Amino acid sequence: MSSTPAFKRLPRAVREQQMLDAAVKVFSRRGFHAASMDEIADEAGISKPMVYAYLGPKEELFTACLHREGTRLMEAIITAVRPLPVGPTADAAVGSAPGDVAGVSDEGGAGGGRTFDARLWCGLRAFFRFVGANRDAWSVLYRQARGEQPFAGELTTMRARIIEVVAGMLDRGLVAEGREVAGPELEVMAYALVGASESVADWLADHPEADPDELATRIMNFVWTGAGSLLAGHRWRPPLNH
Amino acid sequence: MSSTPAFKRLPRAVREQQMLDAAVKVFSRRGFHAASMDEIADEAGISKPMVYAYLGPKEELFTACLHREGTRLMEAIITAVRPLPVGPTADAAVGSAPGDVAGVSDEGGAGGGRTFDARLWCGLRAFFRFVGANRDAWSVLYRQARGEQPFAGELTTMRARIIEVVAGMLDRGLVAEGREVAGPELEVMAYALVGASESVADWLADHPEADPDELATRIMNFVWTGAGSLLAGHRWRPPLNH
Amino acid sequence: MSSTPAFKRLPRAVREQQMLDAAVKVFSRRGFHAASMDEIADEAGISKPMVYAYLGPKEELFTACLHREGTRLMEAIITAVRPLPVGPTADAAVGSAPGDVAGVSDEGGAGGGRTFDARLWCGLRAFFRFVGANRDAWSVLYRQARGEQPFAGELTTMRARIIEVVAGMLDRGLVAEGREVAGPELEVMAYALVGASESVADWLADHPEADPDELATRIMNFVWTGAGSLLAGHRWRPPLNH
Amino acid sequence: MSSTPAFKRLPRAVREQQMLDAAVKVFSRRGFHAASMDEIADEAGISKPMVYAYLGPKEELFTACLHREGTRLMEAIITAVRPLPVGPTADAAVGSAPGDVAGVSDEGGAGGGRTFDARLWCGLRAFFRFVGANRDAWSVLYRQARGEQPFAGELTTMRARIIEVVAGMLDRGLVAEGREVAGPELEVMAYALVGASESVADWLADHPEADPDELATRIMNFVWTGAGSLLAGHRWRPPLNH
DNA sequence: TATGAATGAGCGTTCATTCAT
DNA sequence: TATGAATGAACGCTCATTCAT
Repeated sequence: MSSTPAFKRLPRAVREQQMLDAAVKVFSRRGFHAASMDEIADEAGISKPMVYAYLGPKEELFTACLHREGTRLMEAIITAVRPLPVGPTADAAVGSAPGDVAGVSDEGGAGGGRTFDARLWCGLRAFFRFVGANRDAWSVLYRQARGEQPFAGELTTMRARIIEVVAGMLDRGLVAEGREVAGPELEVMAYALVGASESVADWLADHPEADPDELATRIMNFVWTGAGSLLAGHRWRPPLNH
Repeated sequence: MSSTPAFKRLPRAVREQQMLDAAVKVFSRRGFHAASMDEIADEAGISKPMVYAYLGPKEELFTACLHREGTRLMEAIITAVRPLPVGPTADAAVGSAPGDVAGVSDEGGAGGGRTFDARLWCGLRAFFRFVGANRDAWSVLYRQARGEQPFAGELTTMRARIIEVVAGMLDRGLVAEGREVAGPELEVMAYALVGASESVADWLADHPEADPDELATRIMNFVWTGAGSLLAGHRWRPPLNH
Repeated sequence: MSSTPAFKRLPRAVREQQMLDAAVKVFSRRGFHAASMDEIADEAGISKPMVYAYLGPKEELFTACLHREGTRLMEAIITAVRPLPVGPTADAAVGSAPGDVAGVSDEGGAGGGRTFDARLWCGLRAFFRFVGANRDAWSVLYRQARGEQPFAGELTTMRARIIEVVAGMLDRGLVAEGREVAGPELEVMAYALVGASESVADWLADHPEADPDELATRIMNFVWTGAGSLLAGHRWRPPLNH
Repeated sequence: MSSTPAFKRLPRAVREQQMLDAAVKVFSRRGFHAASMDEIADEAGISKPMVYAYLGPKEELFTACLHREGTRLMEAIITAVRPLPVGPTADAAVGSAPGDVAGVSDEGGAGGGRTFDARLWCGLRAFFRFVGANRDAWSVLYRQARGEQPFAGELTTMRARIIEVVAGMLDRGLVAEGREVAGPELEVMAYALVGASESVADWLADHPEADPDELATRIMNFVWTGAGSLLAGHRWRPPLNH
């Protein structure tokens, strides 16, 4: 029995969320194989047959977890990255750093008037915030799902969407600069950026005391400025009004 | 039975290597839990009791795999990164890119006369080459071990050593520049660099046709030059005589 | 499948008794180590996982058997030995033998008016009857549990309780006689008495045709009268109305 | 490896004794099933195939242990019980206790001039001394072999010989008295006597500090005098010159 | 809707025993 | 004589999954 009083006869939708919550917790704690359906049902405060009735066998259950948490993460990031929809004055103050490294404005595209680097930073920040607030979800997505072939596809798809978004952002940044880069090179850049972020996020999941926003800034500095420039003392700074 | 003719009565040392080879293959194929001792013994071309007699129960066997492959990887990298021991003329031509981005020479330190960025690039190249040539090992180290708590420690230790090496390199690079950076910031940089490399390496493991050396260069470009400068058209180029 | 029709979906309490019955049978037949959980489940007419679900792993199962049978045996004896609760006339005829050997009355103590030797004999009789009627239980308690260290404690405890009861009886007998005996000597006497009974009981377990009541009388004769007096032709005789 | 330096190439007979020593130790420590041939070979300081070559498979090895230790015990007892071979004066002083309970002389039979009770006591004393000095052997004989059906026969045979000896002694005692007792009754008496002794011996095996000779006297008192007479204050005392 | 009862199938581990040297 | 190398066979235990109520 979980802590919840477990009122009987809850509507299906509610029960399903309870189960998914429990499943994510247990999968993150044990890993896919070591997690037992018994423990999950127990954690959810219901009996095993209910789990099967609502969410199917173990693989489907895990997939459902992946789906829900993956979608949440993606939406958090995409929402944060989306160009501001409204008037150009709203974020006039959002600019790149004082002067060390120039931001790239992607104005004129579909988006609002934010500079490209500011949008990137917002995405990173949203990502780290999500991981900081949902460690279990991150653990399931990043640590557990990776090792299990049956879910590799699912994961790869989600990752591909992220890569695509990032690569798209980079591309539009280049276009705004009047420059062009070959697709594959862009893709590797995106991979590297995403990988760096994931790695630091994973570290964050084990260090609850760390500040997600600060990590976002540090990563941004590294990724945007580059090790070489960093060594030379250059710094990127987050926009002020965020 | 494996394809090997399986000559009977081999000495212990040989059989142990056979077993470890088989174990790495199977663990990478199935994951820790889904891998069965039967399949491993089968793949090694011997009976299960021998596996237990020589390498102990499943957890110890996995740990042994981790150890062997982790050590191989680490040695490959560290050897590549080590400053050249001999005469200064040997790598006179090893320089940073023509002019876009200046390399940082760590000459005068303990090491030989290679510039800092060249050494970093050598390390990356060694890393990607290893992953390209030992996909199974990489899969075990990076994808499987991560999800299983019992081995998190082992992994974290190895990772920490890499991070330390990288952070050390960065630090010496900074010192050579006459600059100084706080420890934590250095650490996050190292994390990001390692994470980016791992992520791309993982992609490499699924794309056998990719060229490790080229990936190393791309990562180096990204990591060294930074996304911002990259967008501005700056490029880092590998030294010639490698 | 056992001979029982094995109605499905029995309540837990019933199934547990079935399992214990089967376990006692198999343990007695094979011994602790040689008994397999498969055979036990089979004998009980259910599947192995049920055994584990209800009664735990092998050691716990064996302990449960020990507990149940030990308790049954102890209760049989203690009930039989307990002084009659009611009127003194009830067993007026219960006396020791005609005259050969005087019985010792423990009247005036807490108990009813039975003589001490009569109570001892009742205990012995109950013991032999139990063994005669539950050979498997006896085998488990006496032959199997003894050799296995993990259960030595359990057994020793039960045995100690018996010894204590017997020693207490002897002691009260002595007190009634106005005599006193040192504790250790009493204890060895109790050990000897219990040991002699166990030994004969074990013989009984292998000779189903023997009459428990007769054995009780013989043992009583030996133990009460002593070899020396027996050789001299003295006899103890059971009270009539039992 | 055992503590012995294990000089190679020992003659077969010596090696066999080493093995049996080791086997008895391990069987007593673990029980028949839990003892592994590996541990036995290890304890003996030789390799497993040697054990098989010399003493056969596990069951035969255990039987050999049983045989050796059983024979030792039997010989110790029988030697002690054997009527003194020579002149009647030798043990003139060997008499029964001062006067409480009369000893029964079996003079005139095949034996020397010892009284019957003295011989019984000598046997008991030899028995307890053996158990006190060979706890492992006792454990194997009494605790381990009993539970394992394959050896029940072996054990029963040995026990039968003891019973026979004891019953024979009792019988000769009766004959000397001019009395006669039915076979079955005699047998039960012998069983009881042997059982009482075994039980106390088992207690002795767990209490190394106890004095075997004292235990023998106590048992003798109980068995000879009987509980009833004991309660009445009668005592049997060992002859003086032993 | 909700669950206690039940199981097929499989895995990790061990051990007595033998072969080849 | 003596042993390292090797295995067939079994056993304890667990788990995902389903049935009957």
